[in-house]
Amino acid sequence: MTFEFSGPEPLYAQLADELQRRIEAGVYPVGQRIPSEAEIREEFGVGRTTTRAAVEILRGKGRVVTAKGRGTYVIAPSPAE
Amino acid sequence: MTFEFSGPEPLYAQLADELQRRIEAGVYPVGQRIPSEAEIREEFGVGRTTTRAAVEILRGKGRVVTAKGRGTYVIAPSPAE
Amino acid sequence: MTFEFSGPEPLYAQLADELQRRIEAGVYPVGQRIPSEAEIREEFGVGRTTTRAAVEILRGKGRVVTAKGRGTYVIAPSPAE
Amino acid sequence: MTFEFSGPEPLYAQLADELQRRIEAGVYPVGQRIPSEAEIREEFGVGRTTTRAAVEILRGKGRVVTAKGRGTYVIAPSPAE
DNA sequence: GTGGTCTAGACCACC
DNA sequence: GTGGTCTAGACCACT
Repeated sequence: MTFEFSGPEPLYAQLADELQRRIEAGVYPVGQRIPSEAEIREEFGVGRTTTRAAVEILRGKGRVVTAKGRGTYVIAPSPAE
Repeated sequence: MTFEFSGPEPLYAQLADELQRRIEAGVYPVGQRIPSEAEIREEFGVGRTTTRAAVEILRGKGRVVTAKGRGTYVIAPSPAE
Repeated sequence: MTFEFSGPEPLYAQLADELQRRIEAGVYPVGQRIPSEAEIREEFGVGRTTTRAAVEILRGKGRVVTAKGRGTYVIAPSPAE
Repeated sequence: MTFEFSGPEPLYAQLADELQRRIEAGVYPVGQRIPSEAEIREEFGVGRTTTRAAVEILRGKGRVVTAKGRGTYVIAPSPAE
């Protein structure tokens, strides 16, 4: 993996950016699940709070929806507007 | 079928509500069997645990009784008094 | 799939033979899970009793071990003897 | 560690037995915290549900009390009398 | 970073 | 072929 944290931006924001980049790139395809919180934590070496804050940003942007007990899924940017 | 899961309420609770609605509406008549857990799973697209949790709620409310190997039956609100 | 039931041998015995063939052929590798009862039922179009009887034969032959809630796994023929 | 799961007893029951054995042996001393659920999962290689079911048994037996966000603690067999 | 809740799906006992 | 039990693992609330 080539991603590295850097600069003054908060970790959770950098992480959110990286996750969104992967969504745009199709690494996490629309309709599919993104890695679980535990997997994200392991891959990026971050804590749970950071992970959740990053995912929360994507949720706020409408890029993912989260289903308790099942996972967080990528959705289309703005289906009908 | 017009039912859809939505909102933050757990799936099993929404499913229990829907099943109860059908009992009140007579879709599942008193004295009759409600669909098997396998049929509920298929119709609503949920897992076994969710199905059982929903039926368990109706059991707790005294709206159904379940007989191992035979099925789950609708009973009257105040059975015998 | 090319498998077909035929002849006077009981279904569950034919099914056990086919499953064992697949184990020998490495279709179900040692240490891996064989298909679930539901998957076997669907693929071969048989009932649960037939499925369970077939798997029970493999268990008796020591070709698989079954772990409740997790699945049935292929084990080595006779590790130490 | 020498502990191994074996036999037909459910994993969670075997795990509860092992944990209780360690409490009796003083490995987990009275008044101290037992390993977190994550640590138990890692050591015994089981899932979250199995871990929680095992600890729940000890809770039911009154051998431990659990404090949300802090951990699970060993208490004396007859706490205060 | 802990325990809490919820979901999916495996095999089992019984009718 | 029904409901019963057990296991794994997801996200959540809180310390």
